[in-house]
Amino acid sequence: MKEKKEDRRISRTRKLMHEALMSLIVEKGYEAITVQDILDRADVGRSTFYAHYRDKDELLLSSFEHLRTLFEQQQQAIVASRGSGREPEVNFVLELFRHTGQHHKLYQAIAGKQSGEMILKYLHKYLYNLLIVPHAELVRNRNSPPVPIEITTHVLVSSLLSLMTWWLDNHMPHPPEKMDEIFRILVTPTIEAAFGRKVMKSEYERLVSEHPKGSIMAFYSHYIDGGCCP
Amino acid sequence: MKEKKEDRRISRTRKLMHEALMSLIVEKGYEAITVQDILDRADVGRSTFYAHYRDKDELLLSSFEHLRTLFEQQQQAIVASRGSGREPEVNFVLELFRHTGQHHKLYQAIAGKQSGEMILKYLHKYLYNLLIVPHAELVRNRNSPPVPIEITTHVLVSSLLSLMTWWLDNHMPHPPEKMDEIFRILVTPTIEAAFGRKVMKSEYERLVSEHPKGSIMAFYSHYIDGGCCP
DNA sequence: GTTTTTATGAACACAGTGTTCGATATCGAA
DNA sequence: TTCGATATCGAACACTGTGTTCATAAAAAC
Repeated sequence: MKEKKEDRRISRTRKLMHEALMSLIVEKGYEAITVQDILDRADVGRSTFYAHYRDKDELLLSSFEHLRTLFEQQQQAIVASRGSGREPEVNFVLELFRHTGQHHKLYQAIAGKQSGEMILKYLHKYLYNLLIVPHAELVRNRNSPPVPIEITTHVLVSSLLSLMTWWLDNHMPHPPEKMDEIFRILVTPTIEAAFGRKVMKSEYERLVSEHPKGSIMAFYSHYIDGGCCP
Repeated sequence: MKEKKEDRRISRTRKLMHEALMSLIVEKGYEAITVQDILDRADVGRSTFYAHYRDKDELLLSSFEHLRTLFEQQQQAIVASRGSGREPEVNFVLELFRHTGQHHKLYQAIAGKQSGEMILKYLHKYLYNLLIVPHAELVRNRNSPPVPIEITTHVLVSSLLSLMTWWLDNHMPHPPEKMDEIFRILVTPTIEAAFGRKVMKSEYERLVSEHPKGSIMAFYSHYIDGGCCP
């Protein structure tokens, strides 16, 4: 299970730099941070930093990757635990809000007011690729929907991220369950109108959790091509 | 009507710098631009730049202000021309898409993929303040709506901007009228669900165009306080 | 204990920022 | 046209941050 390969010094150094970056983002905002700031805060040598990351963007990105891995593992654990039973659906948005609540300091740094736009674009692309496959499924073998699914998905993801950042930037005044409910109130009628058909909650959840691998691959293809940040 | 006060040299220099900035944004993206780039492109002395603007943010902001003024004047002209008749409502979103189409090069630089996040935050705040007053009006003397109007407005503005940037970044494949229709399909059911009541299109438009002054004042108060960009 | 890997810190060239100031060119108005 | 006002110029300046190099020291792996 555990990867023993990694040198302790490497983990230690990276951990120090990540923690430094996170605390600095909360303090002064991502854009204003210099590599020098990170060096001072983490107390590591200049050359050490560049031995690990090309720039501060890459450092932040690897924090995001860590968070994404955590979330996906948690999702798979939930699916696995319920898989044998009769309720394979997972409330994706609720789980996302819960995960955000659990790691709100990290999310605040990554998706909050103080974060950079770079990482929000990645998040958008990630969620877009996660949802575009199920959405295509929803309108398969039907007349063309009132709104093209690319547009619907694009706007839907923006709404979710907008709600998420609002929640984080306003000190999370409501529990994840309430935020999930708000999202449903705002978005469910939109989905029906945009796809031109009724969509059962369970059907939607099933589609989203059925195709995670494919969507994640799609995400990675963009990620690797560097299609996200030109 | 015309302001004769301004020295020709000032207008000329500012125009040169604005054009330089716009073309550079389209070419390499806002974040990557340096003051030096602007100086070279506009063929203007270094000290001249700083005599006009504190930094490149302020230069971009003044482009945005120009665009906003144009839009508001156009809005007022439309209201005035129809004012005496029986149809005082103005389709705010449609006009916004039309204006964007007319000045798409400027909007592309300011709100497109290549622009900075700074200006998008301003745009968000501007539209938020433009809509929050009519939204408060819609739920006045009623039970508290299913979703707080702050959240609804926040998400609604994000959706509009998301749609707008999608349109610009995908080379405007549809006419403004179609984009307006798409926005209505996506957002009208959301508005009704979030406010907990039917909202007539004409009522909504009337409210938005009735309170422009107050909303703009609200916007300015934030703008002047610097509440937008810390 | 030896070998391999990693961290260090100082030095370096480089690019960009924002300011200053005297000289010059251009403007608007009389 | 002239003249006072003012905008631009350009070169110099100190400053901050970047990204690389390299010899040395420390720590891990074997």
